[in-house]
Amino acid sequence: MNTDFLSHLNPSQRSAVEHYCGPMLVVAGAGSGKTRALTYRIANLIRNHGVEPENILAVTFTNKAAREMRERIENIFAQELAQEVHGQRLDLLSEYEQKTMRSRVYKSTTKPLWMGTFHSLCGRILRFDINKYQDEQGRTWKRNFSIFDESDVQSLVKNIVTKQLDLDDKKFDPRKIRYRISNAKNLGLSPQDYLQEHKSYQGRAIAEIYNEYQSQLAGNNALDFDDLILIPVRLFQQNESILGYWHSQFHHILVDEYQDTNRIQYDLIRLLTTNNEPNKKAWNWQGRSLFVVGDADQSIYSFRLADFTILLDFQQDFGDGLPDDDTRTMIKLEENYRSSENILQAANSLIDNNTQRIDKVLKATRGVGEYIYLYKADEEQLEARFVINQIQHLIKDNPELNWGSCAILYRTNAQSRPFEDLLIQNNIPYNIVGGLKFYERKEIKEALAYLRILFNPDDTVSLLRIINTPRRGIGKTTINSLVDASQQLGVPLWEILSDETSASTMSGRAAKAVGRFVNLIQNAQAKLEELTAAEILSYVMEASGYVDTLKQQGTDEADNRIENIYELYNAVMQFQEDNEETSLEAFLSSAALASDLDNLEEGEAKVSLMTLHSAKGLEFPIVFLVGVEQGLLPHNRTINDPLQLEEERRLCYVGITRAQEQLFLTYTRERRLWGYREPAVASQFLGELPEDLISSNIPYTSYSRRRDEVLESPSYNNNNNIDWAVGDRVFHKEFGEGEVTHVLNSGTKPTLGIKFSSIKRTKILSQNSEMEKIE
DNA sequence: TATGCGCCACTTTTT
DNA sequence: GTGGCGCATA
Repeated sequence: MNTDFLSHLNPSQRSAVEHYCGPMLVVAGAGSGKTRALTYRIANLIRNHGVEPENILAVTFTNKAAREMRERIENIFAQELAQEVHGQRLDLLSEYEQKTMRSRVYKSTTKPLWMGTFHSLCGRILRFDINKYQDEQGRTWKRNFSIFDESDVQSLVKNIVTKQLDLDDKKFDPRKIRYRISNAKNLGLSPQDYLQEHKSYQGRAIAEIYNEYQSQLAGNNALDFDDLILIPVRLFQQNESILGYWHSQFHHILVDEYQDTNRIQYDLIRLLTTNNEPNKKAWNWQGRSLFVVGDADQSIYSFRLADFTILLDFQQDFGDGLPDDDTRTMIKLEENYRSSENILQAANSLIDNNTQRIDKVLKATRGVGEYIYLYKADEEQLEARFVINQIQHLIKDNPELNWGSCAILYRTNAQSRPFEDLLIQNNIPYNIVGGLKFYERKEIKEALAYLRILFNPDDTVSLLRIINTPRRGIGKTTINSLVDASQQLGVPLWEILSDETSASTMSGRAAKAVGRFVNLIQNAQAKLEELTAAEILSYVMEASGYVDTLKQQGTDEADNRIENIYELYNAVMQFQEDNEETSLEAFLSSAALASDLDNLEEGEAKVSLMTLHSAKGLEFPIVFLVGVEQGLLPHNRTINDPLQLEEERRLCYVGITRAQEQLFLTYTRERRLWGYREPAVASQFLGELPEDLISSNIPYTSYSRRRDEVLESPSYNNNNNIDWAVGDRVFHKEFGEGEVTHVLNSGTKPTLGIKFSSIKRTKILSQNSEMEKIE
């Protein structure tokens, strides 16, 4: 049995990876190699325990994480296959041979793995079994269901509140109601359950809205994100044999970011693991495991009901429940391989202020590193200017860095604007995550609406979106009478449209227009079997006149839309290639769950901009954590709630621990909010960082001294021509003689680690006039 | 039926 | 400061 690929793991990682059967909790601090533990463990199960890939269920937090893990596993096996087949390292083979190796591994090993987010995996399960589900009110769904995105769902709720139930949308804010419904689903509550728990006037109204909302989803044969998880759980609870099937499908279950699971996700995992057997002693772990990885200090999703006590309870729920020193069902990974010691110390000392946590200290394995730089800007434009300048200079002076080494992290999406503006002005390539997402653009939503009704004609929301787009003479009056008819008959709108007798109820002109539209859709539907998803898209975009109409407009905006349609086409092609899967169904499922993060390509030389939430799980050599102010981080809405404040602190902790080499923290004196200038105050979290790790002595500063000064080349410190080397002797005015132990050259001024005999320890100092080199 | 204007809420974080 | 929505108007 070959275990070479395990040789570069540390002992704790290795015991995590080699864990075979039974429950296991891996408490993995930031940067401690948890993704590596997960991927290697999967490889090890397949390779050394003969587990079939299709019997492994691995839950990741994002699609991107799933894709990366898949790639890593593919690599491990492709390497091996190359040795086996060619007796050579993979990278020494021709490009064609490398591709062949990878493709073979993909088919045999990584494709059959059940790996993805809770939502995508549950979506897959429902494509098999949703037709066997019926809710308490008898609502049912078919296997070609649509997945509604947040904006579809918002307008549904709004419509119910204002139009159907005629409630005051001031008192019943559709956004808040939608949030309540989502929360209810994440707790596993049906409309009836919700009513049981909320008997007030408001509670009854919300239960009614929720109930109507479910009916409309069912009427559209559609689900929202939360249903994707709720429905499998309900189905498993109500149908023993279906649960039994999936329980025996998944022998080994792995969950990443376990601290951010919520109640319903926990229920799902518990059901699949235990086959709904309540008696812990009766669980059969033979050939089976539950392996979860997480870090309570990085729990940052309580707003979507993530509950890190689920992680804290793992030992009682599934494990042996023994104290930390004796347990055989928990492993701690505390060695950090990511960040310099200064950064880790800052992170440790910040998170120590939280009361809700297991005590854990990240141990550094890398050098001390540089100071953490703290910068106060006059206002947000200058904050951005500072950051962009630092980036430019860092890249210029350090050949090992490129634009992709740098990330700008912030609390709210709205903070990205000034950074983007300057990046564009300076021709710096960048990638922004969040904001207006590709799949939320009007033309993309419309193109997808066409595809969705081909696959699921009951999807009336999509149907209405495009029934008269581009304009084809089906006006409001016509639509209204058709919708009325469908509601009276309790039949999907499409059935009314496509029913020949309904033509007689319309005016001749309207009937003709509707007839042409129905033909268009039916012709496309007839091609579903023979054409690939990409071909269908281009067929529909042409046959409907969608692209032609845009072309005729000739405006920049229209051109832009056409480009986006082509980009969508490319995305479909890419999807088909990556997944060796050309069905429309597969593409639609993936598009509905695609997130902006998925576009973030690793290895691209672009500056990354994103929120702290999006940055979870990522790492960058240089990190700028910006807007570290009271009101932003911690956010205004959390300041009065101690528990929420602790979550903000964890968020800050996540931000700090993304940095490998260098961390910059910035805040402003004054910030523009809704057009008003407001004074800003430094975040309370800054006061919780050890002062001796932080320097305001910024490497490149000359440009920002005066507000109106234009961006220009920096003035370099003339004192930087000393070549420092480890072992040099130093005389320092305060500490006396010492020896240089570390030299770090990423700024203009070297940062030195110096061991002073007077104080018997190493101090980290930026080179300054206080010190002299002794020749 | 299409356009244009004015009002409002918007900024917590996301699968 | 701005985008979406609803209403009024041609």
